[in-house]
Amino acid sequence: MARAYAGVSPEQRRAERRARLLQAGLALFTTTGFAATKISELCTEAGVSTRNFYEEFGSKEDLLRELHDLINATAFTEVRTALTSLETADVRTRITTLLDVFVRAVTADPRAPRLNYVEAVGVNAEIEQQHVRWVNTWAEFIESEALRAAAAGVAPQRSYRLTAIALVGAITGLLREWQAHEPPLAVDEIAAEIRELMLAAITRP
Amino acid sequence: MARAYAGVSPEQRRAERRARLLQAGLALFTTTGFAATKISELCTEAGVSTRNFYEEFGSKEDLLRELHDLINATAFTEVRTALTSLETADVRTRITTLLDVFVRAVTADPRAPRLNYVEAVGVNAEIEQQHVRWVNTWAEFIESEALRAAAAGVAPQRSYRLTAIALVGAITGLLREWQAHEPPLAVDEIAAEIRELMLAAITRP
DNA sequence: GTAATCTGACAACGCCGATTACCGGATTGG
DNA sequence: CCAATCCGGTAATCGGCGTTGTCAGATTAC
Repeated sequence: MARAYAGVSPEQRRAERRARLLQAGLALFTTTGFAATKISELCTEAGVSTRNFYEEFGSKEDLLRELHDLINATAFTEVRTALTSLETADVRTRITTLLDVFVRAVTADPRAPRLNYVEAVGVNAEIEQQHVRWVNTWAEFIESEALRAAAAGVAPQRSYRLTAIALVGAITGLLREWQAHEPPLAVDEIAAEIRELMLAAITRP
Repeated sequence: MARAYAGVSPEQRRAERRARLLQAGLALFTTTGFAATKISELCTEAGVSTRNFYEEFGSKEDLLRELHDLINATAFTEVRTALTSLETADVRTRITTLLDVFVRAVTADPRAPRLNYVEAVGVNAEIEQQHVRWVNTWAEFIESEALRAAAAGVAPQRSYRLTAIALVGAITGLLREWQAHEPPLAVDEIAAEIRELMLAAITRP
C-alpha cells in the first residue's frame, strides 16, 4: 500500500525523479549525443538508480521522445495563448507575434533546438511520426494565418499547404544552423528573417 | 606483390566491393535505419565478407558519411554544370534551373533525401560538420544568384546570408516531408513551391 | 606440374552495456 | 520499541555485436 516516506508521497518522489531524468537527458543528449549516451550515465547525472529509470521509461528512446514532445508542446502553448489574445489584431501583427513567440520559446534554452532538430532526427519510427505530427501542427498555424490574410485581401486565395511546410522547414533550418554556429547568430535577426520571408511568401501574387 | 586474379586487378575488385557496400548502405540505412543496421547485414547485402568491410571503411559511420557526401556532390556537379551553361541567361531562368536540377537530382532516388535529411542527422560530430559545410555550399549558390538579381536591379542590395540559409532549410524541410509522405507529394509541385518562395524572398523590398 | 602466394569466408574471442535479482537499510504503524 | 513493509542501490548476469585470427582453396609464375 502506498504511504508517505520521508514526508513526501511516493508519487511526488517519482515525479521528481522523472523530472531529473528529463533534465539529465536534455543535458547529456545535447553534449555527449544521443547514441553515445548510456543509461547509467543518465542515472548518475540525475542522481537516480538504474532501477528508477526503468520505473519511468521503457528505454532511452522513450525519454528522448518525451523531451521532444515537451519542447514542442511548451512552444505550442505559448504561441496559442499569444495568438488568442490578439484575436482582433491585423495580419502582420499576428504573424510577427506568432514567429517571435515561437523563436523565443525554442531558443530560450539553446539545447532545445539542438535536441529537437538534430538529436531527435532519424532515431526510430515513433519519433519520426511525432516529428511529422508537429510539423503538421505548426504548418496548420501558418496556413490559418495565411488564410486570414487572404480573407483580409492582402494575400491571394490559394492553397497554402506546401508554403506552410516550406516555411516550417525554413524556421527549422535557421534554428538548426543557429545552435551549431560559432560565433552564435543573433536571435532577433533570425526572427526578423523568418518574418520577412513568411510575409513575402504569402503576399506574393 | 599485386597481381591480377580471375582476370581483374585487385584494385578493381576492391572498388567493386566498395561500390556494393555503398549500395548496401543506401538500401539498409533507409529501411532498417542507420542505428539498427548491423555491419554483418551490410556485408550480407553487399555479398562481401566482414573482413572486406574493414578494408574499405573504418566504421558504419564512415560509410554513412561517404554516402552523404556522395549524394550532395552528385547534385552539386549537376547544378553547377547546368548553371555554367546558362551564363548569360536572366535571373529567373537561372533560379528556376538551379532549383529544378537540384530537386530532380536529389529525388531521382527517393532513398537519397531519406538518407540525407533523416538518417545522417545527429549521428556524430564529423557528419554534422559535413552537413554544415554542404548547407554553406548551397547557401552560397543561392546567395550569389540573389546578388546577381540585385546587380540586375530586380532585387534590393542587401546581405542574403540568412535568407539563403532559410531557403536551404525550406528545401530540406519539403524534401524531408516528401520522402515521408503517404501518398507521395508531387515533385513538380515541390520544385514550383520552392521556386516561387525563393523569388518572393529575394525580390521582396 | 608444382610450389609459392594471395584471397576471402568463417568462427570465435572479447568487450560493453542493458536489464534484473537481490539485499541492506530506512520508515512507519501498532 | 519492535516488527512489518517498502524502497532504492549495487552488483552480477545475460546477450549481442564488433573485430580479428586462422585456414582452406584458388590462382599464377616458373
